[in-house]
Amino acid sequence: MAYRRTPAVQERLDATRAAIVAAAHALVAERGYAGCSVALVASGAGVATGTVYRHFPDKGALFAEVFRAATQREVDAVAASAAKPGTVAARIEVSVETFARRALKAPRLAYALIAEPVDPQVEAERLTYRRAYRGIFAALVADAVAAGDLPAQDPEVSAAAVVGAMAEALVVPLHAGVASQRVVPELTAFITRSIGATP
Amino acid sequence: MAYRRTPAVQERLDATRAAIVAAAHALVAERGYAGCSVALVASGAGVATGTVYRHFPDKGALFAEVFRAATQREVDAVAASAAKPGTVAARIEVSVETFARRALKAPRLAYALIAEPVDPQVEAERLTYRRAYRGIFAALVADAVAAGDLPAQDPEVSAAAVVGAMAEALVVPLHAGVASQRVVPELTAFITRSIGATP
DNA sequence: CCAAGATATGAATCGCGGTTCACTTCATCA
DNA sequence: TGATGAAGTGAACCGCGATTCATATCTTGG
Repeated sequence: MAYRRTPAVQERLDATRAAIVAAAHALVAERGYAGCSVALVASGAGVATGTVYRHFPDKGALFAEVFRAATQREVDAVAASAAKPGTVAARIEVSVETFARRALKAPRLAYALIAEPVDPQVEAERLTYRRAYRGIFAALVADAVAAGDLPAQDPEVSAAAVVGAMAEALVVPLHAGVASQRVVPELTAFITRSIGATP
Repeated sequence: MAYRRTPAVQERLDATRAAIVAAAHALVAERGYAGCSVALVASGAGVATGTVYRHFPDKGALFAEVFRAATQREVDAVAASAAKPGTVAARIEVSVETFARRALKAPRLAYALIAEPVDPQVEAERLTYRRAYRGIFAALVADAVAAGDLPAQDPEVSAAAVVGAMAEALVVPLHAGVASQRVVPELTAFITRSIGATP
């Protein structure tokens, strides 16, 4: 036995893997999923095509990881907003604002995460992502309904509808590349009314 | 000049074209866009693969037409509901019900029209489709706001959010194949509240 | 019925990007 | 330093399904 993986090597390995993920993320954020070939990712990371396959079994697995990471960041930001103190209406409002503002700040990425056609492996990641958002809003609504602050409603359906409303209201601006901040207050008002909250 | 296209031939040509479109529609409704190859469509229509290309320049054009037709039927149904007499709240309610009920009755088709990954040419059709829905709801909201029946709001943003809410609230049931009619009243209540209508 | 031209056929082709793998380079350790 | 084996390389390969096109079949008008 004349070789064992050394900490220094492991570190380089980890760095390469991270570089690949970072390159893939940058590409998605810049030109969307459609503009991402494995060869391009590799070149962006400064490695050969084959090297990508020493770190990921296939393209889907790579992009699933990219989506997962990008998504987690978004979900965490919204969850943090939802966890702030205040009335349900205020918390919903600030959560919607967080979601919308972040999306409008990185429109190409947001479009890729929300609406761009992707392959099934990545689509599965997207469903997880939407479920996470639904979960945040469903919990908020359920608590408020239980406390009598909101009228009776199915929190799951309301939460899904909230997520859909946010996504759809932003898709056109995102796709058009128009960063119309103007939709944000309209959207928060819409959603506040939709769950029966009084601001 | 020893040949001219005769009415009988034109009729047969039209019939073949219609058979191709019908076969493509049936396939989409049965297994979604992903399960549709040109060869399969041709076989379903009882013609050879090449014949498809005598009627359509490429696959995208064929499916764009299929989407357009399927979509138009849906939009017309919703528009008819929106045009019924009654209060805005009642008309919105019946429109949402129409949309949801029809979607749940043909879930695979609805999923394909609403959310399934499709190629760009067809995606463009989908945007048109969503714009048509937005238009229906935007007109309804705009009229009601002008008449003082709804609070001030941007009809375009509200309409987009309504469409998004409908789509998202139905995607999970559609994808799961679960025809849960239960979401319909929840959804109509949500949307009624969202635009500020009092039922 | 024949010539001219349109239409139908489906096997062969083609393009594309994901994936592989024979080979090179590098790291480890006795 | 050399033997051992891991990591890296990138050109070649491959699978898949859209598209083509040489050929066969059908229609028409004379």
